Amino acid sequence: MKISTWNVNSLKVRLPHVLDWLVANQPDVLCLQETKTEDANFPADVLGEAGYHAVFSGQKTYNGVAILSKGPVQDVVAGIPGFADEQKRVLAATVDGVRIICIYVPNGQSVDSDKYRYKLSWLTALQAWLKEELERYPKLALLGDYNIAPEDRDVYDPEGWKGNVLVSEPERNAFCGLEQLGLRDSFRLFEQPEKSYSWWDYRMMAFRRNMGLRIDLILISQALQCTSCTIDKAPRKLERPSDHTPVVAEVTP
DNA sequence: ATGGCTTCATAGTGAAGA
Repeated sequence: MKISTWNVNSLKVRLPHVLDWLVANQPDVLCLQETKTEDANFPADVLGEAGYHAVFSGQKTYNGVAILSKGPVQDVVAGIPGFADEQKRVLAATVDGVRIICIYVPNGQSVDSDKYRYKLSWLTALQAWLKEELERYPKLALLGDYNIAPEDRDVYDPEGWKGNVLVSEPERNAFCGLEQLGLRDSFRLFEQPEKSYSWWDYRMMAFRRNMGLRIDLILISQALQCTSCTIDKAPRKLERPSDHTPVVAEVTP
């Protein structure tokens, strides 16, 4: 079972890239973040023509998550239960016996901002919910834009970024909390090229200079076997790309 | 250099992203 995640930074703008990528890669599941699309405008028809069911939880301008699946999806849940939040950042569904959870973790803006405090409380609520979710669904994959680079090797300039949002200690501790639930960063289960990243700033020719961060991740529960995880840089080279690339993992349900 | 691009909501700029 091929599962994948991609922060598309506007599904409306990136729909041609997404359709091409689905045709070329044929994932069983693709989780999307930053769709920036209200549910009424979600392009379910054209994705259906491409062979994918879609469930989605979106809003105007910001955020928005979706799960595309070749097979039927069950038990769809939007948001973190019990955590009141206007922002559409979480969508869960069961596909072929695997619990798929699509997340768009808050960016946090800067470590002294209200948005950073929101990010940390959001992560606390996520972890508490996942603990229960793992009991209900031992085979679970948590895919999305984590807005956390787990380690210094996931950062092109660790010294320059030290203490910054996306790499700060409280954020990394929150990430470790997810690992303590038994979730594993699938990318690090395998030998990988050095300086592997999933996001590059649009400015400063950051992609060409490989000034990136690895913040788009697929975490896998221990009951789920994982045989590969790769970052696909190809869509980042296209005209008008998303600033994020897809990440793909192969799991056996 | 707190910018540099890109998107969205707007109708000239501003917010937000990471």
